[in-house]
Amino acid sequence: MKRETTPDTCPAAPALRAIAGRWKTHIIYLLGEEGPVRFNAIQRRLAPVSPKVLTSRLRELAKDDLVWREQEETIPPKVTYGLTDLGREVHEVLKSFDAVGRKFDSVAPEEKS
Amino acid sequence: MKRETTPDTCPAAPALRAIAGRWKTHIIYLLGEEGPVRFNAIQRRLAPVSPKVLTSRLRELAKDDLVWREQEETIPPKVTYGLTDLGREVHEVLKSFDAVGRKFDSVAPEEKS
DNA sequence: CGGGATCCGCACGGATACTG
DNA sequence: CAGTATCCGTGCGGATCCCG
Repeated sequence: MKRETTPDTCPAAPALRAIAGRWKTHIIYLLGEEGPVRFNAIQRRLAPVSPKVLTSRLRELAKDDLVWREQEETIPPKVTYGLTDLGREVHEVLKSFDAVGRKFDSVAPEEKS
Repeated sequence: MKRETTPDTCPAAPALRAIAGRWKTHIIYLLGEEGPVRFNAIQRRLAPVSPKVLTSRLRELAKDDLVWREQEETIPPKVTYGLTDLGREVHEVLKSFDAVGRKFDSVAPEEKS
């Protein structure tokens, strides 16, 4: 098995890897700000994410115990996702990124030739 | 050009993308904890990162104004990297991830059959 | 010493179509 | 409604060698 052998320089690395990627932070934010949300609602809010990718990310977040999944086997089915306690913690920390985050919008402006 | 059209659900997304990847957070941590460091020192501390990758990440961080680069055109050359003010801010926020970060070490335990 | 050049593998992400 | 299945493009990260 490909051990990552990542240096211990940054203790936050595992947590950051767990929320890395194009959609995960948006998912956490959405669930954190608006409480439990159903699959289709998430997909619409995070458009243009594809169902495959969204499912994949939600499963990963669930595996890392950041979100929970509640399924009603009705017809039509109804699946709801929400933040766990750990997920809520992450959401809080994420919010502390907002202030510094805004400063990035003005940086790295396309170098056009 | 492939516009990202990412939803505005998570304001922290740009900042997080700027520090995403396997090495960037480690770089920020290293520079933040130990002040300006020379290239070779960084590479040794973050082993087994390759020089190409390290250079690439450092350049990206510099472009995003998280680190600065100081080059002395001596022989042998001497290049030193350090955190900018913005980089230091990010380092601080990163540290707030440590507490919650530790909880991830115990999660996602190998599914062994 | 601090890179650049080149080649490569893989995981993430995307598009489209189909299903219980 | 909430996914799966399939195919594919791209970019990150890695390995190795070479250069000013």
